[in-house]
Amino acid sequence: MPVTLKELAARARVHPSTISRVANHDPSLRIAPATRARIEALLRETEYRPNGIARGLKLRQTFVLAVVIPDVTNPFFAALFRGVEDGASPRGYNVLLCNTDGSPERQRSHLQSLHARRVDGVLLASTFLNDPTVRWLRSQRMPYVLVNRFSDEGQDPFVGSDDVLGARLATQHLVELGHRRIGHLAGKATVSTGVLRRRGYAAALADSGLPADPRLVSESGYAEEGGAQAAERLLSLPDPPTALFAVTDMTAVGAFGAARRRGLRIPDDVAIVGYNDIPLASRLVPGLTTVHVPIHEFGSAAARLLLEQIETGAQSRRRLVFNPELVVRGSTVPGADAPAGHPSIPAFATE
Amino acid sequence: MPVTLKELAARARVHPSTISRVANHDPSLRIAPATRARIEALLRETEYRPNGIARGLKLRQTFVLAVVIPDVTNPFFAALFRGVEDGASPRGYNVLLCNTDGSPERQRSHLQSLHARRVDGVLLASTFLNDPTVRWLRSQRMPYVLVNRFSDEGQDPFVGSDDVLGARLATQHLVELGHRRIGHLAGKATVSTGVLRRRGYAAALADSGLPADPRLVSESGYAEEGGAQAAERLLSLPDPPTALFAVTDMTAVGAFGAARRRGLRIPDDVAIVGYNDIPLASRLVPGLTTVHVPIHEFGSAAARLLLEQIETGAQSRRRLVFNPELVVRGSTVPGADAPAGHPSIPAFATE
DNA sequence: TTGCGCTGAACAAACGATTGTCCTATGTTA
DNA sequence: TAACATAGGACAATCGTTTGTTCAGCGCAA
Repeated sequence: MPVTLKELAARARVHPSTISRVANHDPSLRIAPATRARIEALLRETEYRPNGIARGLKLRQTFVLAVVIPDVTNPFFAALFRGVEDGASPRGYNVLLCNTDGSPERQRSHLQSLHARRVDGVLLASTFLNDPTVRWLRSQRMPYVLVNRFSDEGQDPFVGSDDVLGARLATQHLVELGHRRIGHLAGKATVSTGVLRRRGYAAALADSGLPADPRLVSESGYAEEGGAQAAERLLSLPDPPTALFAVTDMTAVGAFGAARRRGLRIPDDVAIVGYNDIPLASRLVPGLTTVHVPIHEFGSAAARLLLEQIETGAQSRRRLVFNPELVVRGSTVPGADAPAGHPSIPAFATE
Repeated sequence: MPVTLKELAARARVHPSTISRVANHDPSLRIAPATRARIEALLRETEYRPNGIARGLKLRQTFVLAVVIPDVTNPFFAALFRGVEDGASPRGYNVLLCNTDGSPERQRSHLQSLHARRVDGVLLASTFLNDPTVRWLRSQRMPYVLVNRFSDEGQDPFVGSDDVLGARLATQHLVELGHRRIGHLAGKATVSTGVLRRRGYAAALADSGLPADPRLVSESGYAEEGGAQAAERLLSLPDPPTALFAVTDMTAVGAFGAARRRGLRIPDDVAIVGYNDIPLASRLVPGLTTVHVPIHEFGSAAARLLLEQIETGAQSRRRLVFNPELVVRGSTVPGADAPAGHPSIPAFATE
């Protein structure tokens, strides 16, 4: 058992509160130099660290944050988590990680558990539109920040990118390359990124006077498997698209596989654009043209926003929206991949 | 502020302890049915959840575990974490994630912080040989399990694979394919996996009567970048190896890049074998021949071992060593990737 | 009527730290 | 010499639960 204040007090023949004050460098403490020295020696000798639980109970602060995401094996969320930890760790916070696998029930039960644990705040990157869990979070007055996806327009502190703009850039790029039939592997209608990126896609088509053919939009979800299936549907159309804009890079990866299985060459037979610019994107062959967003910075900025709320005690509605940028690679423009110097790895096989 | 026992007690006109006993279904509680009903209704109405901090202080248990790894953006560790969470979450535990980036100092400071927080146990996958931090952990009598790497032979509870055997399988495979000059991208001499996999590599060579040429071994560390550099060194030798055994898949990925930059074909000019079988391995082109280990199960088994210690209160030295299995893919055997019925995709068709 | 055994709770002491207040010797000043 | 500071700590309440013990009242048997 680690040493407690009471034990130290007995050994130093002073009151526990005196030890506490010395350990915490309480400026209001008046103490004889000799006594202080004796106590400090004892603290060093025993490597005393206050019991975080007891401290948390008294101070009503645990110095623990939580990150709630769909799945950390998705590189996007792994990078996001690193951003959070890198932002929070230097300030003395530890971070709990909770995976929901996209299930609202698991999200809800995680959040309730976190609340009972009295974590100081939550970063939520697995939210849905009109998410009742987010409303619950608001009502509990527990500090939180939504990341990447939001729930109700403008109602919550948020860090993410301008999804409409990003999707627009991606689609415009394909239009400018001469594509006339551009498919969209769409996210879910229940998720902000799904809706907004689809909106950006549609807007870009409209801007260019291209028809909005609903058959060219297929819901893929956000994982590789769904991307492969959605791409398969579009590519097997009688009049298939010559280009695909995928709602995320992982979805695009699924599309890569589907295209290859059909014997289609990328980008010659079908061009593909993703979203997020995860590390994998630049290492596919051909490289994946995608919309770059600062994933790591999403995390660290969200942590800052959260800590700000925690430390001021004020609920916030601040939104931090980063401008996405198009990164052109070989999946849309032949030869666009930087040749040497960049350790790219060969592409994805079927399956 | 969430509701407390005392507040509920005032509302129900009973003593707080009575509420607590009803909430916890204390079997030794004798109570009038009417009173019980009144309290239960109140509990439901207010959605009372005991304050986890206060509970932790009293029960001396936090229901929090911690996972300490080098970097969660490495797919191996992300999968490992999922295993842990999937093992611990159903039993009511939450999991803290700490990244060390391979720094012993960060590892140390994380563990001290976790100790002060009184987490119930720690899973450590970033340890070194003769790691002082592990000795400290032992001395603190804090439950822990080492994963993937160990510190002192047989001294700690451990979950991992038989590294010598795995490396042997990999190297034997290359020998059987006819390779005579087999290089090794070695891990660090300060890490158990580095030492053991190198030992397995050397043993396989000796078994086959092949000379052990020290120039064919180059330290790569465990990341892609180091793998690329080490491969570069070996491949630029006057008499370069025709095959490489890399200490991890990420290292092998670096080797892929290096080979590709030199215009070498895989596996014709250089065959490559990795270790771990991360999801990425099967999706490279050509697929990466590698030593499969059950990563997710490492995590869930380690969580079980840890929970066992926590719940019995006994320190353990149980070791769970999985048998690794060789998975042959296209990076050593041409055509090994070809799915039945589908045309195989040329390795470096692009450009 | 006394005593006993229940029932149905209340009481109180932890768990370990933090922090506002109070107390007791010394000196200092008038 | 009496009043008063001041230094140097001690005291005690508090955070919200848990849990061993105690206790008042009531019914019932002797």
